[in-house]
This record gives sequence, structure tokens and C-alpha cells, in this order.
Amino acid sequence: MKLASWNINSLNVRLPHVIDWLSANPVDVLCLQELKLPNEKFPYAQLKAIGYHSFYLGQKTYNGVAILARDSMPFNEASIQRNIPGFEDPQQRLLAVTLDGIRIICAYFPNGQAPGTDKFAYKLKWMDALSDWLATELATYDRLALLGDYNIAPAECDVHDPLAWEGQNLVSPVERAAFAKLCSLGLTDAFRCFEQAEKSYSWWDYRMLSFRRNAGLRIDHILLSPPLTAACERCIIDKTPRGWLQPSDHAPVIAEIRD
DNA sequence: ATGGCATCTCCTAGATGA
Repeated sequence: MKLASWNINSLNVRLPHVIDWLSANPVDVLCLQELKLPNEKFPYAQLKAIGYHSFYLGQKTYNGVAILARDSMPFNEASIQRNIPGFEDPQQRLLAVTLDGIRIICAYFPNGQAPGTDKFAYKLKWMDALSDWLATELATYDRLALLGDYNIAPAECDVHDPLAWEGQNLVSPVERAAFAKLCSLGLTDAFRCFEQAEKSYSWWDYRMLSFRRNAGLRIDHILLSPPLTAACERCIIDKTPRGWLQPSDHAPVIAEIRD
């Protein structure tokens, strides 16, 4: 079973990339972030035509998440969860569904803007609520995967220029502590379970030729519960679509789980 | 060097992203 996550920065613009990528990488589950479209504009039929059914939670202009599942994957309609229970939020950032017995959670963490700002406080509050809810989810579901754009680079090796980024948004100690708290619930960063090339990143700024210079950050992650971690055989970042014409600034992350 | 680039809308300017 292959699970993937990709921030596509507008599904309107990137639908052709999603379709092309899926035809080359027929994963079982693909979590998308930053749809930037309302539910009524979600391209359900186009994705259904290539063999995927979709669960989605959109809004106009900003945010929005979706889970695409191969048609053959059984799912439970009643298991769908939209946003974090008990956390009032007009921003559509989280969607969960149980697919073939695996609890799949797709999350678009708040950006945070900069430490000390209101948006940063919201990021921490959002993550706090996520932690609390995840604790109960993990008590319910043995097999759980949290996939998404975390907007946090967990370690210095996940940053192209740690000195320049020191203390800034996406890498600050308080964000890393919040990330570590998620892991302490029993989740493991699948990417770091395996040997990886140095300077492996999942996001590159559109500006300053960042992708060409590999000036990136690793902020997109797949966190797995213990049984899934034990069964995980591979985790990679696919830089290919970042090199396509008019790309998303993020690359997809893929985890391969033994059946 | 607070720019650079991409996307969206109350669309040709400003907000947001990371």
C-alpha cells in the first residue's frame, strides 16, 4: 500500500499535474493540501475518471484539503471527520477518513507567518488541539497515518541554510517542540526511518531560483502509528513534479507500507 | 538587500504563502 501527500497550491491550476503524477505514481491514497477552491468546484468527476474517489473539504481562495483513494479501497462513510472536533475554525485544514482499516488524516498546518504574530499563536493553538484529538484517535485506531504540509522543518538537516533560518518561522524551537509533542504520542516520521540523501527537501521558494539551487526545507511529512511504522518499507520525496512547467512549490512525499 | 514569485479576489493592488 502506498500513501502520499502533496501540497498542490491551487487544485484549479494543478489538476493536470495531479492527474499526470497519479498516472506515473498510482498510489492508493493521495492527500492534497491548499486546494484553494470551494467544494462545489472540486473536480470529483475528473478524478473519478482516472480511478480515484475523493473526500474533500474546501473553501474559497485559501486552504482546503482532500483525500483521494483508489476506487478499490473500501471506506466507511461514517468515519469521515472534517476539521478538529471541538476546535472552532473557519479555515478548512483537516480531513480524516478510515480507508481499508487505516485511519488517514490529511492536514494543512497553519503557516504561522512569524514568531510573535497572531498567526503564529493560531498555529500553536491549532497544533495543541490537534495533539489532544490525536491522542484519542490513537486510542481508537491502531493503524493511523497523519499526512500533510506541517509547515515545520523538524531538524537542522531539514533546512538548506540553518544559520540564515535560525529562530524563524517554520524552524523555531517552539514549533519544533510542538512537532516533537505529536511524535511523543507514538507517531514516527516515516522519512527518517530510512537512509536518505543529504539535503532532502519537500518545498522550495518560487523565488531566487531556489529549486535549481536546492535551497529548500523539508516541511511535508508522513507520521505513522507503531504498527504502520513497523510495516513501512520505504519513504521518499518525489522531486520530479517540482521541475515541471508551472509547478507547485511543494513536492509529494510517498510512504510504502507492507500489506 | 524586506526584494525575489505565484495564486487568489471585493481582480490591474493587496493579502497570503513559507
